[in-house]
Amino acid sequence: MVLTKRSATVTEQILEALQDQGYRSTAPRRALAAAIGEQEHHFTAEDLRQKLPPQLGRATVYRTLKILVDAGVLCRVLLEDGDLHYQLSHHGHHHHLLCVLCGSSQDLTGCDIEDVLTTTSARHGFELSGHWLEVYGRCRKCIENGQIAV
Amino acid sequence: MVLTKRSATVTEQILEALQDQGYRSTAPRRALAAAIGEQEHHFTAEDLRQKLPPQLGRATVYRTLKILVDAGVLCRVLLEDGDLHYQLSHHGHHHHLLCVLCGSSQDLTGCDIEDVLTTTSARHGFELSGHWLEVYGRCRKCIENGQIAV
DNA sequence: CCATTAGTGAGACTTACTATCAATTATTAG
DNA sequence: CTAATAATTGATAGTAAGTCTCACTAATGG
Repeated sequence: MVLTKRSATVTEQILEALQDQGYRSTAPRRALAAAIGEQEHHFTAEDLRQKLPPQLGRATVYRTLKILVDAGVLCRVLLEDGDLHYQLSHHGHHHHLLCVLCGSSQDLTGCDIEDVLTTTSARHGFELSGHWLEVYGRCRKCIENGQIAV
Repeated sequence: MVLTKRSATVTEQILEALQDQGYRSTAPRRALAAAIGEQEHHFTAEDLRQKLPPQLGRATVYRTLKILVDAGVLCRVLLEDGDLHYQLSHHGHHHHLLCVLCGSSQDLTGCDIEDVLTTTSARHGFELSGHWLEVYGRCRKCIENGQIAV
């Protein structure tokens, strides 16, 4: 399931996705959806908790994140240092260009990676069923600002 | 640094790599090298600990693994479920074809992924500095044995 | 074989997440 | 509307995988 334009804000879209999956609308989930809507880039579960009332339990945050990933609303992002973050998923299967300077991420589109992989795998007698790809580098804005690598 | 054929066994090659980097030859490291040599597939730090005398400290295992990864003797493998494993590294930069049935892994060679990525990233105004790719599927042997997905 | 310095290991700590379960709350049938 | 029901919650404990500290030990070089 992918976010649609039926609802105006990200928050509303998330809540709608939950309803579509048969989940109840609860105060914690509304708070979570709002907090996710406020995130500019990818975020961790703990990033969200900091924006939420402290009595909202840790388990609820993790449970809801899992639901949203399964629903395709969020996707997981593996940072270069091995940290696992979350971010909104705008497409079905896709990859990320992660800027190592500003931390922003863009979706990698127009990429025929899958074809290349399928062909190459086949040469190894391997039948491909999935893959995980993250790409790291410097985004246009950081290049223009003349940021140099750390 | 990549394993060479100078030494006969994997264990010897690991010890040699450590020496080349100026590390001392110690009993714990020899035990670790032997344990790694016994591994058939990719393994975790805890897999190794089970093969080692219990008084060999946890910290030593993790420290040594880190050294070996930095030295290029081992590489890290991300399993489909998010688990991080280690395995011997036979080439410089490369990727893995991981069989989701038997757990074996092959190196993906003859792959022009880097070129495709560089080109596609450039179209997004993105300057590529690195990437992480893991490929999951069924290996030749499992296909021939008629194993079906779990 | 002695001094130097790298390396070790016990254990406390951290981080990120999962499990448990009684209490609570949203939904639905009537 | 209300009660029954079933999903959801959150406090807390537990787990997994690793890091940190630091007094102690051992490898190496001269």
